[in-house]
Amino acid sequence: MLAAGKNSKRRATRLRDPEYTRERLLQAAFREVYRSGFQSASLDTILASAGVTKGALYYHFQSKEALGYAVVEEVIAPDVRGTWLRPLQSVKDPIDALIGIVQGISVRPEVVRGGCPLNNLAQEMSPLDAGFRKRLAIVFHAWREAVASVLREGQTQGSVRRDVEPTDAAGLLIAMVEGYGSLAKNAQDPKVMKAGIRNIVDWLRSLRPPGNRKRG
Amino acid sequence: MLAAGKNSKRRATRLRDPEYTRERLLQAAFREVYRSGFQSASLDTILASAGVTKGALYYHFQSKEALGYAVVEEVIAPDVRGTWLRPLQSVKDPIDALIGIVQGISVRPEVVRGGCPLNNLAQEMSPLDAGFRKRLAIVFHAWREAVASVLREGQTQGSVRRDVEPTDAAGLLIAMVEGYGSLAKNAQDPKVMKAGIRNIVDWLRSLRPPGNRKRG
DNA sequence: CTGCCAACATACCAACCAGTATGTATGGTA
DNA sequence: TACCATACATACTGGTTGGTATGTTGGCAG
Repeated sequence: MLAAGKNSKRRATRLRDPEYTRERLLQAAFREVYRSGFQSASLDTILASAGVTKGALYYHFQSKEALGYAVVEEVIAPDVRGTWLRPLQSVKDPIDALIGIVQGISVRPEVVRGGCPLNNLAQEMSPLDAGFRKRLAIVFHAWREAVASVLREGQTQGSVRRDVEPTDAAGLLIAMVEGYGSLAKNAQDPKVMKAGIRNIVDWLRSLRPPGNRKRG
Repeated sequence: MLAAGKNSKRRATRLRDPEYTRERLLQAAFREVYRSGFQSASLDTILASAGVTKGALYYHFQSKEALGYAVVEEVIAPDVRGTWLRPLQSVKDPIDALIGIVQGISVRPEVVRGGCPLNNLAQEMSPLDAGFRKRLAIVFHAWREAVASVLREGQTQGSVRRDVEPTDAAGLLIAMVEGYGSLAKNAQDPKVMKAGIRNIVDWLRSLRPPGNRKRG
């Protein structure tokens, strides 16, 4: 039936590899939810994007809701961990590290237009579904705690001002990142995000103790 | 047919007052869109909330999209003008005025849980519908310009630091407000918004020239 | 070779969606 | 009093939704 099955070697087993199918579903669901929101992302569109059928979906997930939860836990959360948590493990200068991450935020047009997947889902689903809300809150909390943690370390080693409240500052940083993300998404303009990144970086520099200021 | 029509005086004309019906539709649409997003707000729900029927809706608006556009222009935009633009007209101290507005942001649970109507719609519809995007961008632009304007005035009269770039600072303020709004909406917790307001106010105070600092 | 179960595919469903076609009451005008 | 446009109300439609019931296939145990 499948023409590709003729000359495929061991890769043919993928045609019946449940983990592979599950992963395809998760990625497709993420794409469509990212594009049009969870509620408006139809199962048929997700299935078409994944290249599987409804039977496969409901074999792996018991509902659309469950699929959405899995997207949060298995796609969005790992993405935040990779972008914010891992780079903050064992750094020498927290401010430098945070500046590096913020400057590494993508300003490609399609990313700016799509916004932050975490924030998108939180905005849409937090008031409507407690299951989404809790899972997203866990991600936000881990994010803030990771930032607050390096700021505390920076304070003990003298690279961060003592009068900074780490948790507050971490929350402010996240609010700035998400806020500028929203503005840039509405403007559909990478320039807005670039300007935002500059302002956030300036603010991050202001967290250094007086006299310890590096370049600028 | 209507029992209430018996003893109603001139108010009975409201039963056939097109402007009144239109306004009810706008308010109901705003409520439902605020509750569940534009795409997920069904016309039947809006109509039930407004207490009118589909015939009335399609007499006043040519489509659901047109109704949504009208909500932006006739409900959301005036709300932002009333909250941010009007209070900033002819103030003596811009920083004080901005602090006053920020501290006036509602922290009632239902408002925190619902988030900012402007940001909600922008997040949902900006990438999907240019008509929404443009109308919302106009509101954001007016908001930022109003803040930037008072900051410029403050600079000429000496109540705002000269090294502050008014447009940048205005954008940062809005990003903070919307960003904290998002975090508080996800947390479903007024405390998050209160903490955000304190941090924003602290940042606003830092815009004052050195030596001109009032209380704190 | 045979059964059997995991891993899907296909066909179908009631509910709901935005939108439309048509009916009707009302107040003003001639 | 007859007429008529305005301002709706009601009934209906084709298409889409998430979900289900049932059919089919591949690979491995025995």
